[in-house]
Amino acid sequence: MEQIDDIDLQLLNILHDNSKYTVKELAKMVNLSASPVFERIKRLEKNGYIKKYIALLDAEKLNRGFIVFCNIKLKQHDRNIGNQFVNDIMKIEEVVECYNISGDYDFLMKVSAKDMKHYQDFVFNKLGSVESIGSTQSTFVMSEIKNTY
Amino acid sequence: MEQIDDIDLQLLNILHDNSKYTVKELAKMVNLSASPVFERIKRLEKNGYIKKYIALLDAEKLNRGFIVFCNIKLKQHDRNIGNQFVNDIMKIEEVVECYNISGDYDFLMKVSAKDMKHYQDFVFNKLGSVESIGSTQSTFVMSEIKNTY
DNA sequence: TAAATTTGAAGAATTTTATTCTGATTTACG
DNA sequence: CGTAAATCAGAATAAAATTCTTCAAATTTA
Repeated sequence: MEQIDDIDLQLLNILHDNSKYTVKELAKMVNLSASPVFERIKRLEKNGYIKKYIALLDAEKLNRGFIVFCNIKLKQHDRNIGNQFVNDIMKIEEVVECYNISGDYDFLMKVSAKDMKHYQDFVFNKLGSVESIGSTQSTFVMSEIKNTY
Repeated sequence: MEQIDDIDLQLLNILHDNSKYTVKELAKMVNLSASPVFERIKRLEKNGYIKKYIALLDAEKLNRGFIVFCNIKLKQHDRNIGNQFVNDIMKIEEVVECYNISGDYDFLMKVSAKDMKHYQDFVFNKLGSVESIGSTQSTFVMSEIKNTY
């Protein structure tokens, strides 16, 4: 696998924070001309250092500003139950992240809702119909302190 | 505040997943010509529905594929201790997210390290020098199931 | 109901940017 | 040193973004 140098790292850090700079602007930032910067970015994309480019949306404006971390225990720990859980969770739009974790619980999900009422509805109607779930425990986010994506 | 319609929502959903489509491509997807699509996107940016555009990087390739959720209890619950904690945490690069939460702990942090050794070093040397922290509890991510950003 | 106004779209024109290409320079290495 | 492979700068080209003008539909107003 190709190795990356300091300029590549600079470009990655810049693009990670703002992917809308033009190559000319980026070139000035790293003291190069446009063509090598363009080629470096293409190489970083090709080699998988850059996975994709996305727009970050305002959760509050889209009625999704109420964040809850929801811990899940499965009913049983066999592969079928696990696969079934993953399958079901993938379809639920309120679940924005999900991790298989160590500790007392099996999964940790980040859930994004409009408000407490919406979250309650999510727990009853969406999670409530996921058969593989044994128990849940909710931790509510009071404020976001840091998020570097 | 301006209201958004169905086409705006379509554009937001598309750009949230991939911000590199050209306006011509987007126009085809939503059955409009380029100029109204261009104007809609500018309006969505101006009105804050789109906060920014970023590149998603491969954590594994950048030696940051080891994810841990770290729960924090503060020593005391006064404003000074809280502000001090927030200040310190903002400077630590391994802390990629941090939330003020309900429940037994005060904060939940998502930490990104190279491996367990790096995480151990982070806990001892970085968290270890944050005076405001009373106690911590680590939950290790075994695998990422879903992440919609 | 009819006229006036506003809104939003299409398509052409223009500007800017991305992308390719060429030649020169540097670097790695025997 | 000398050669080959990388890497760069700068010009040329292609493609995209952005602006502008015109038109049609919807909405408001009289």
